[in-house]
Amino acid sequence: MNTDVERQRAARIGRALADPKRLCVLETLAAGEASVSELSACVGCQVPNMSQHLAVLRSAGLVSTRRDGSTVYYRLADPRVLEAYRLIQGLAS
Amino acid sequence: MNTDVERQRAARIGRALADPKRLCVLETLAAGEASVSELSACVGCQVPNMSQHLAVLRSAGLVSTRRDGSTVYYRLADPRVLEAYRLIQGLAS
DNA sequence: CCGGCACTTGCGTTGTTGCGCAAGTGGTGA
DNA sequence: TCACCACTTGCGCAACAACGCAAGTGCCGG
Repeated sequence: MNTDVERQRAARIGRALADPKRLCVLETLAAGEASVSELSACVGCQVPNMSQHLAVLRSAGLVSTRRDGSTVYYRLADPRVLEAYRLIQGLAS
Repeated sequence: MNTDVERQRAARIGRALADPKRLCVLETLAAGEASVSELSACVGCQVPNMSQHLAVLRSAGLVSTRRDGSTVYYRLADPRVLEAYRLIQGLAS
């Protein structure tokens, strides 16, 4: 059996996976790192909104960042993130 | 690339995994089927509340039900549900 | 029938989330 | 230093979700 705190952390990951736009971000990042503006264009939302979604993914530990000059590049933090997403995709179909 | 509808369905699964109480339910069901009142006792909430959580899990396709007399038994709908949960657990720690 | 048990559904409240928009921060090149 | 670009943060609002409580449904034993 698990502790409540662990479940809460796992739930935060679940919440990060609970939005189509964020899933689209993960798909995009599966092909390699991308900047915030690239991601916002790909997903089809405004940059501030994308920044918020990325903050959710980051706080869940699913993505990490690299700064080059003034642009910030996001990438998947762990290969298992993609693995989990594919599993959920499989369950969805 | 995926369609928007597929992502939406995957997101609903993510949403179902986004609550500690529901994760607790999945853990409990990993050991075998259980009734609503058993689950509500195990999680520590009222029966109507548990019924709602179970409705979320059911609408996401993660659990299925069997009726025996007046009691309803819930079970995991697919072994991959547990697999996905364990993967997320691993990411959380 | 009828009372009772197991569960579901409806409703109102309260907290959370997604979004657009405006403002702030920080790096870069003129 | 100054304008500019990429990004983040704050704020207000509308939509949604979790919960407790009351009422409804469905299945039994008597």
